[in-house]
Amino acid sequence: MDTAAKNILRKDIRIKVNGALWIEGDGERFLGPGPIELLERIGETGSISNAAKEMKMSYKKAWDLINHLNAHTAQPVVIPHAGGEKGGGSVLTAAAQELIAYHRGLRQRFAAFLEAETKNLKI
Amino acid sequence: MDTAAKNILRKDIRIKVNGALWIEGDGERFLGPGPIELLERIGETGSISNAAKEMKMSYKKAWDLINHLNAHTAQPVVIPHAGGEKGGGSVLTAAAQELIAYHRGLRQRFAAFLEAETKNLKI
DNA sequence: TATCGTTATATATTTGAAAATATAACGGTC
DNA sequence: GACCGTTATATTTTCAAATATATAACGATA
Repeated sequence: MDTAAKNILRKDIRIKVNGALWIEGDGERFLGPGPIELLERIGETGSISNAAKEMKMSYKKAWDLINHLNAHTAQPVVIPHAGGEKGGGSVLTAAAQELIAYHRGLRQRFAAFLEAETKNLKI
Repeated sequence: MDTAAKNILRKDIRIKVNGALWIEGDGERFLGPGPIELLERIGETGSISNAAKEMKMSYKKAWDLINHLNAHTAQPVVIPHAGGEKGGGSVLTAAAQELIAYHRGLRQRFAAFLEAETKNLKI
């Protein structure tokens, strides 16, 4: 087994392999950590507006993300209700739940990959 | 084997799992695709300035990247020569060559991960 | 029907990152 | 010693992305 560190990187700081993952449709990324967290918070708070506030993101950006996501799914991920009690809100569809569940698994596999690479960082 | 697509994502566009990888020191990223390509081009062209031109990057940004890299390595990755024939230039150190070689392997493993995830994208 | 907070959308403003520009020192070559 | 093109650094300018702001429609409730 190759266990010899090559002393290229500094050893007095915590070195780590890290990264980001997303899903693209025709080269255009539409699903990453941001949209997924947004979906989760829409599910929790019941509205795009509150979810955006929690993430300190402008409503416009949140709405754009959702819209962009909807454009890449076979069914919408969010059903909006403008007006009504409390002004309205939005609810997640089953498609959104599937995306969240899938992304959880993907995240775990990626985390394992990163951890393995960090552990084997002999340089 | 789970082979059932769930028909969540559109099937009329090419869906792909993609991502980015980098190395952090104390949470600060200092080595990703950009710096590595820059190193390679410094090796090819013999100067930071020409390498930056090739990558359509400002000299300042290139210099900052190299400086930042040097701050996270035990030995410098580039030896600069200001003045002299042709005005000077910069040469890569052995440390830089090691980083390039290591990153090549890392890139390949990551590409394999992404390909596997894309292939198993049943959603 | 007036009120409320939301969705939906357009426009204006801010801001932060990148590039552009400027300047000086360097050291071989002629 | 004048001339290069490079390194090194500071300052200014540009530009795109994000935010902020404004406005209207919506629909249950009171």
